[in-house]
Amino acid sequence: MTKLLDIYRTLLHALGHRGWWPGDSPLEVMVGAVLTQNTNWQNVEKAIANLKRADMLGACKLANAAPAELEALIRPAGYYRQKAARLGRLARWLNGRGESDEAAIEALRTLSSDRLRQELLAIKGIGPETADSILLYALEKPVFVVDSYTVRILARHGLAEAESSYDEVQALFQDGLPGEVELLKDYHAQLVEVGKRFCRRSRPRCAECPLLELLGRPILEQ
DNA sequence: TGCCAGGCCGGGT
DNA sequence: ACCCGGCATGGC
Repeated sequence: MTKLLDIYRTLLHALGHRGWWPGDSPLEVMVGAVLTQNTNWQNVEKAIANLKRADMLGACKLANAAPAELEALIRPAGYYRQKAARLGRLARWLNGRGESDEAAIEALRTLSSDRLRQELLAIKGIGPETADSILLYALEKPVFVVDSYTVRILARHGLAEAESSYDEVQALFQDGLPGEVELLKDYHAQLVEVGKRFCRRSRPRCAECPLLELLGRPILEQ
């Protein structure tokens, strides 16, 4: 079968390393993973900047924050009421696992991917993509992160059904790639970049897509 | 101006 | 088991 690695090599050559995930700490990555749900990263950056300025980017602070205060800080990221509650639940899950946030993260890293994923998915407001983003980018676990761009890119090239489930697409990549964290991190980042630049829902600029030569002209109308 | 963004949940069939 | 509306801000 093709070519998951060929696709990656093509993207890497065309776009260079993406350097994902942006963020100064694993906790910031986790927070960003929630804030970016169906939301432009640019808006997320504003919210994270607000949290930093207010010195609220800590598990204990987030866990005990007054909802209205948290909501005001993350407002630019949209869905701010839901996301404030989600951050609170995530922070409470993290809290008490170590003497510091760093220690808590280290404690989590010793647990298995399966167990962590199960626990994350049990938190209301954390679904498969958010959980896997946390596993891969905050906890360095070798899982593949699927997002809407991933499915759209595959579907437009006939490599998956547009209706494929998250788990199906994830299995496709995890079965076809070596489980190297750095590869999995950059691969997802590459797909997001391609999605943003060349595979939008409408008016795709697919003529400039670096995958055109390898995969052929995309099937639009989906 | 409208469409879209690095989803997820809950209620209704 | 699906399908769908709701959630919200800011940029192009």
